[in-house]
Amino acid sequence: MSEVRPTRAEARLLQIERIKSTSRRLMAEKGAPGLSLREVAREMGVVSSALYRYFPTRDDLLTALIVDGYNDLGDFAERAASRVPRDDPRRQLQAAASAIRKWAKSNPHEYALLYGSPVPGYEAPRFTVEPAARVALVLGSIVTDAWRHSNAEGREDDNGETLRGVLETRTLDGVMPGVPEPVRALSLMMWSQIFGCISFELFGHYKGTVRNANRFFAIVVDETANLVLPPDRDPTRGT
Amino acid sequence: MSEVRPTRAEARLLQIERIKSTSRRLMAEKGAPGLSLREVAREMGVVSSALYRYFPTRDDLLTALIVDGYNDLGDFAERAASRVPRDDPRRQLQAAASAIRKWAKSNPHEYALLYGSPVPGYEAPRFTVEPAARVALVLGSIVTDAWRHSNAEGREDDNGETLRGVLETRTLDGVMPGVPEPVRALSLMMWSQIFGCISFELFGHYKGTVRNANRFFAIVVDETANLVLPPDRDPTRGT
DNA sequence: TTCTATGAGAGAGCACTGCTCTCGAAACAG
DNA sequence: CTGTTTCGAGAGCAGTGCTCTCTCATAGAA
Repeated sequence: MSEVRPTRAEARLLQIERIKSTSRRLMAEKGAPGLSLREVAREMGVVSSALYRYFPTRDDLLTALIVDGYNDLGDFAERAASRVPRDDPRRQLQAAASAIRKWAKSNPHEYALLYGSPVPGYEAPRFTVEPAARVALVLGSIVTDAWRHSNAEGREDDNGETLRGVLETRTLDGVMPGVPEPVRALSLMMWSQIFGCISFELFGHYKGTVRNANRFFAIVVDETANLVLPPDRDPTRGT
Repeated sequence: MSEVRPTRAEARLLQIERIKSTSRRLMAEKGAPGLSLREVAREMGVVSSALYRYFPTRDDLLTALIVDGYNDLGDFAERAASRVPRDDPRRQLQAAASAIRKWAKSNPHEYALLYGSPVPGYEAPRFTVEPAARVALVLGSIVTDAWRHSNAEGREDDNGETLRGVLETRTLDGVMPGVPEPVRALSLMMWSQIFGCISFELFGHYKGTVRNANRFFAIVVDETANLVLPPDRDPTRGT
């Protein structure tokens, strides 16, 4: 019996996890901005001041939830993409994008916390950017792989040289090596397109114009895939 | 002197306007979620309960601000587009999109109120959808005009018939008459692309990947314009 | 094993919030 | 002039984030 009793450090981590999970539960019911420390404490059968032993401020708790959210979403998208054969980047993109959307619809309040308006005066701490980048990395890797396995050249049209200084080339060299600069730009465009669509759907802006959001989203992803994937070697497809 | 004294009804409208403007001012400083009725009242030299004569609840005040915001943004985009000759839809789209972005960057908190996460459990009332639609209408009209003045046919490719039931055709018949269904879908895609980009920029998601947001945005708009505008009659441009 | 420093929860309290109610005075309509 | 409506003031309620102090169990050093 003395073996199962957790040490102090273990108990601390366990309590932190309990706080986060009941916070997530309450957030799912009432939304992130309405999350109340006192209610979390009440729900845990503990007094509110006790929570300050673990999170010095409400924002810190929210930050922890944000980091978890990014990681959860990143995992989910990663797994979805990995279930599709690597030689079909189009389907990989579809799978990743659908996974993102599915996650968003299953955790709307958490999604809003990640991709909705940031809290006023809330500056995302340094350590949130790495987990935040994971989803983007999934999309970027698919595009990068597709270009690596193709010997196509990038489009030689308008934005060939006009892209100088537009992107953070140093970062993108590490994330999307060997991908032509215009394709990188289009990939970032795809990234914001996917999240723009999901946000519009979730936040109600499509009401009255889009009837079948499932199929609309699939069309959008397919259309942006045309922009970022290397020209198909199958001659039945155009440009 | 008795002439300049406003009647009761006038005074009421004036007071409503004063409440909204000081709310906007405070919101610009501290953000929408942090907007406090009591602080508004304090700022106006009035006791907080007095405000409830004009707005029965905080959400009602926010709704009024939202409606004003949509109208303001709609006006702004409309005027920007109308300053460009109608025979240049590409530049019209650029102008409208740039105006939207400019407005967003000048009124970030108001933008977040319109396009960020909706307040928890806050359902946008009926009368907000019409002002909300105005911006979309500006973009839609440009595309519609472009197709009207061109005798091009819509692309005859994949999403020719697969679009049945995806969009709210009844609404779009009124808003984008005579435009092929795939182009309508692509226009909605452009719509969310533009706002997706702006939100990503404003909410900090581009940090580390996009260096020159101005030029990146211009490229994105140009790229989506390629999708929605009828094929150029200029034979130097391909399909 | 004993002693002590540490970590954890309880509880009171502060300043703030949205919102309700009542009351008196002013402005309006008849 | 009279009665009704409208407005602002003020007190008050329940809730919030957060701080501070007190108590107590316990983990680690002696």
